[in-house]
Order: sequence, then structure tokens, then C-alpha cells
Amino acid sequence: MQQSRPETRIQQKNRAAILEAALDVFSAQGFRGATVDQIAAAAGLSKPNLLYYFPSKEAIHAELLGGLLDTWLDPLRTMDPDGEPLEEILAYVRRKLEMSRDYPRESRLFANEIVQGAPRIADELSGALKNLVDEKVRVINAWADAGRIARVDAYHLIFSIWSLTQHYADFDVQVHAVLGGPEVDPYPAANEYLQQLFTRLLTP
Amino acid sequence: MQQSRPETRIQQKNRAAILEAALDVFSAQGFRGATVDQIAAAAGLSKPNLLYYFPSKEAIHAELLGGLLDTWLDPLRTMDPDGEPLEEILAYVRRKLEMSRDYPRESRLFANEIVQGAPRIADELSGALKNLVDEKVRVINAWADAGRIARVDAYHLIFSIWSLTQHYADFDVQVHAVLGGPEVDPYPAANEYLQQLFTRLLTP
DNA sequence: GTCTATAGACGGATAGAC
DNA sequence: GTCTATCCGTCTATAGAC
Repeated sequence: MQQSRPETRIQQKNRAAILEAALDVFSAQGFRGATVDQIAAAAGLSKPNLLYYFPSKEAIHAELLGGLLDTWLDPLRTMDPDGEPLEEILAYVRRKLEMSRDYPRESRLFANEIVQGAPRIADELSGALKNLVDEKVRVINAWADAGRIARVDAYHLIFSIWSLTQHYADFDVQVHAVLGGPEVDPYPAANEYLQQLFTRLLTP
Repeated sequence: MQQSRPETRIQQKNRAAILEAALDVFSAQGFRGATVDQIAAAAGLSKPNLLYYFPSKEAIHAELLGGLLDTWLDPLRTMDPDGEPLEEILAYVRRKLEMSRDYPRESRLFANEIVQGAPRIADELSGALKNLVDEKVRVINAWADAGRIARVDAYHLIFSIWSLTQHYADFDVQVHAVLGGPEVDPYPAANEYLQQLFTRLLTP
């Protein structure tokens, strides 16, 4: 029986349910648009009970955003300088698109934050994010120096991978409106199109 | 002296100032995040005075969004079926990128709306927007049939143009964080990169 | 047309019983 | 740990004087 940290199973379960519900609500409504009542209801709790687990609405949001950037950048981190250049980049595109498909709420939570000026993660963007991108830009430029891929602006190459893949999560409703209904799955065609696009762009 | 519509110059000027201020605030904070006080202050008016010109916060937002989609789609509408295919598409990309550079607030207003499920413009997306895209998809496919550009999925081609160009307005802070400061102008390099990208993708 | 004052609703957070 | 009740700040919108 640990006294210092009485972390019961029910506590863990409720915390998890709150974060899950909060991801739903924040990603769909933004921070200001979301209400604690909505999150509590979605988590199956009363509002005061939710605030027993988290000190404030802000704290829930911060916890969600906190871990997000790291997992979001994992596919980029995985890009191997010693691999076959075109294959590494195409694999990155594929993984990033899979993340949009499998974790659209996380993508929209992030998008909401950035579009509104990233008030809560500006530091991480110019810190961890910039450092990782700078490192991978050097890798890509080295590949181009060696003549193994065509030379392109590596920063904008990375921007383009982000925007193209995240578009399918962030602008989901627009994609489905244009393609004609929620039953259409845009991802197979999107994947094929993007593989084709980057193959043609980068083949020397 | 017109009695039916006493549209004085000061009225026109105030209405314009309100819409201008509202674009600032809505695009930066989203609909829920914006307050009437902020908009009024930015327009140099008191809150009740603002509400003398517009019946509600919602009405201001609706008026801004209302005209937006049309002007936003103008560059696509301009794409000429009888022009030189690659040149038409590259020109569309160029104009769309210029719109991100010159009207970033409009882009972010739109992005805020779509990311949060487009509650106020869902109809226009599956109506006017879809119709125009369907039409241009037929044009692009005809170009591919004639062997004048490489065959790609035309819907995803259009999606990619949207996402790549709007990224520089919507994710502005992230772009500047990565490139290392607000004084960097990403647009010249972005334009060159995008022209290169679509040229390589579409050249038969 | 523009202001001060305020109504009325909502949302975040807390008190305190159980 | 969970609830009911409630406080208090904020926000939209209106009333009414000037």
C-alpha cells in the first residue's frame, strides 16, 4: 500500500477518460470553444469531479499538447541518413499520412493551436522542432550533394510533406465535401498520389 | 437626400472599419475566442456602437465568411481550358500562393472554420465548391487524355495545390519558427519550390 | 449615432455535504 | 471520490440618456 502516491486503478481510468474526451472536444472546437461541461459529459463525469483530477481546463489542454509534438515528430526522427534517400523520404511521407488517417484529432488539435499563433507552444516550435528540422535538412542536402536525389529546397520539402499529409486530417470535411460524402475513403488515392509526386520531384 | 437608405459616408466607413477589425480578431482567435469588445476596440468604437451597425457577433462573422469563398476560388475559376495546360496550372499555383502572402488573415479565417468542421459553410463546400472542382477536374483529365500533362489524380492535385499554398498563411508561425525568425520572407523560395514541384509532377 | 449602465446567460472554479 | 449548490468573472446584447 503506497501512501505517497495513492494512484488507484479508477484514478488512472478516469484520467485517461478525461484526456480522451478532451482530445475529442478540443480538437473539434478549439481551446476557447470547448467547455469543461462538454469534456466532463463526454468523459462520463460531473464538472466538479473532472476538476478533482485536473486543476483547470488549461491544465488538461497543456497535458494533451505536451506529449503531442514529440510523437508527431517521431516519423521525421526515424528518417535514416544511412538509408536509401528516396526510399527514406517516401517512407516518411507514408508514415505521416498514416498518422493523419489514424490520429486526425491530434492533427486538428495541433492545427488549431498553430493557426491561432501557437500561443502555448511557440517555444517548442523554435526549439525542439527547429533543431530536428535543421538536422534533417542537412541530411537531405547531403543526399543532394551526393547526387542521390534531385536538389530542392530542403526546408520547403519538409513543409510540403507536412502540409500535404496533414491536409487530409485538418481539412477532412472539405475533402469529403468535394469527393462527395463521408463514406469515401480518400487515403488510398492520396497515398498513391503523394508517392508519385515525391518520386517525380526527387528522382535525379 | 435618400430617405429609404440613409447610407452616410460615416456609416460606410464604420462598417468597413468593423469588418476590417473583425477579420483581424476572428482570424487570430477563431469565432469563440474573439470577443465583441476586442473587435470594437480594434475598430475604434464602443461595444454598443458596434452593435448598432451589426445585429450580432455572429452576423459580422457571417458577412466575412459569406464573400470569402467566392474570392478564394477566383484563381481556380480563372484556369482556362483552352490555355497551355502546364502553364495554366503553374499560374494557378502562383496566384494561390500570392493570395496566401497578401491575404493571410482571410486564409486563417477559412482554416479556423474548416478545421472545426465548417459548421457555417458546410453547404457551400458541397455545393458551389464541389461543383467548381468537379468542373476543373474534368478539364485536367481532358488534358491528361490528350497527353499534354502527365496523368495524376485530379482531385488530389487540386487538394495538394490548396494545402501547399495555404500552409504558408495558416501555419505561418511554424514556418517562421523553423526558418529562424519573423524577418525571413519564405515566399520567394516557396514559389520556386512549388513551381519546380508541379513542373516535375506534370511534365508528361 | 454614440455613450454609460446594466441585464441576462454562460462558463470556470470552489464549498461543503455525503 | 463524487455529488449539489453556488460564487464570481466574462461575454453578448439591450435600455435609455444625450
